[in-house]
Amino acid sequence: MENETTGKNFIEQMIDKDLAEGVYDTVHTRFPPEPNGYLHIGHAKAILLNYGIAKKYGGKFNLRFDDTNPTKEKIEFVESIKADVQWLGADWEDRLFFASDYFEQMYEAAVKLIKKGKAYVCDLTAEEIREYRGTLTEPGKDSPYRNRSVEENLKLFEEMRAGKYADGEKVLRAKIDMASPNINMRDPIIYRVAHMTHHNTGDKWCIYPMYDFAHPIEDAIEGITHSLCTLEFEDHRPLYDWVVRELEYPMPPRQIEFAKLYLTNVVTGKRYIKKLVEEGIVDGWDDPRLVSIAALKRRGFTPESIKMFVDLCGISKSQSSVDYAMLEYCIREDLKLKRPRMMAVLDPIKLVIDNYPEGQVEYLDAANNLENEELGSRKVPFCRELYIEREDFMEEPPKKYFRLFPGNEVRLMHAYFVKCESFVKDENGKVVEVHCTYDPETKAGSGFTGRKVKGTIHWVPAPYAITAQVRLYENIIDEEKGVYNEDGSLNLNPNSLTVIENAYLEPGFEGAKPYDSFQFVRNGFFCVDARDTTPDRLVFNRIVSLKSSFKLPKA
RNA sequence: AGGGCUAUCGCCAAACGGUAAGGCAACGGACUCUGACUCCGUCAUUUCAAGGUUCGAAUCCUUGUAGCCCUGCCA
Repeated sequence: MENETTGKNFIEQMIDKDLAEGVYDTVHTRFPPEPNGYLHIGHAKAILLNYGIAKKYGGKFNLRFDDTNPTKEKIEFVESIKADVQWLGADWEDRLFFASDYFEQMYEAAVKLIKKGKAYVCDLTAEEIREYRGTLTEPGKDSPYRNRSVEENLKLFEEMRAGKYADGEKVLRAKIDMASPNINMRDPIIYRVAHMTHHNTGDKWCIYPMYDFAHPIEDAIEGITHSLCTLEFEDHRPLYDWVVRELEYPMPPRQIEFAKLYLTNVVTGKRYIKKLVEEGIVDGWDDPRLVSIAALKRRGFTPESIKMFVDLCGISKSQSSVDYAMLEYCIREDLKLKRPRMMAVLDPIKLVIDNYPEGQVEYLDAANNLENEELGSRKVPFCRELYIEREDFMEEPPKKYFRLFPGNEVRLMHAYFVKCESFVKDENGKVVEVHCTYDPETKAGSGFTGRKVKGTIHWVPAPYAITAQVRLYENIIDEEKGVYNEDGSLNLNPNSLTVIENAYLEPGFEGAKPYDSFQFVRNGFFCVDARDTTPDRLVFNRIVSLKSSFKLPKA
């Protein structure tokens, strides 16, 4: 008998159990970002997890902005987050909500707690509250204001709302247990005074609910069944449960925690990304060296590849760091069949075909993708003078080098076999020109089987090639040393960005649009950059390299 | 009087008392109009450690060890 739970992650197993036991009869999830920054790859996991589960169980998925702290939030971030969630394909349909739209209900909920004797207004200062809270190993002690009467609390709380008190003067606290081993249960603050304009509610409120109080209410109001969040909120679950219980919601939501997604050798964490942006080390939140959603998009990652990546990573409760190679695998896997394979030469060296008539041009058929015929083909001009990649020629080849060297024959992709006859060096000993002869019999598609060559190299026709700027990105963090130095400072890789001003591309790129992705032969996947493209200049960002098992010996 | 959580291959991750899936990476080999792709093959006698229970343990018990989180009027 097959185990029905096999293949399901632990969250799905918990949901199955809830459904089977009739705890819930539907599944409703949400993604609740605070609009205080840009989303990154870690958020993609949460978005896709929540959306995926809702979809899998025929339930609903909400997008909700958890905007309960006006001091940190901006409308600018609301728009970017919406764009990113949409781009990832998580459809919230008509369920876009703001926690701030529930402020009235939250206020009523607080009043309800006060009336039940479960909340009180506290006059202690922030420092005093900290002292009274105790420490990790010592219990806290009761606030002197803990036993105010319901009437007094009601009056005070109303005055807080009316703006009678300055920021920090009074707070509303839940009355739970100052001796609890769980610090979150030591009479947590649930409302604070903040005279500040909120991006959504303006100046209507000067008191704002705290996350621990607001979040369960938001979930309950929206009918969320499974409130998925990250591991650091595990300690908050007793409080979450306390709130929904004391507020007597008929079908309280269940909080389930899962591990955050960490990636090796990249900067994750809003705090650090923010630092890089503010110090001008990167050129914005969408700098392709970052792993923000906007950056991954600009760099050319597809939503499908992100989805594949998140699926491959899996869901668990153990803190883990996924190998960056897994992300690269996903984009390669996604793009390899659906994007054209164009030829581009990043570091050119001239190749002259001595026996090819001067001035002659023929337009050769080149498949856009050899494995995907649906992508069709294009015509590439072929002539006497070409550019090839410098690394595709060696004067003295090491063993197992299959490309061009004196006397060796290779195939020019989509074209003919050429044999290297000689080469020219400049005064510094640098090879500047390679001379070959071609064999007309070996034209691509002619069915020639007379002999075989071990290597195939790419090229562009020198007179017709168009030039472009190509940017090669490396992880911004050094692979050897890790993300941070011992003193906590960021460990930046100075070679994280290489710009090639004059790369040569085969003709046909003129129509390329922002975010169009191509596979550049042997160089990996590239994408047209949206920010830097002007009519007379194309800028390509490398998404990821192709795997190559032949490495030139190091000098 | 600290509490909570987690430990399975280099990296993720299944396994839910019945004899260690899968993916990434790596390494062989075949194929090739990209040294890519594809295809074949190799890669945990053992699950943090030590005891115990059991016919049988990654799974249960005991005792340790390591890592992460918690003392915001942040989320």
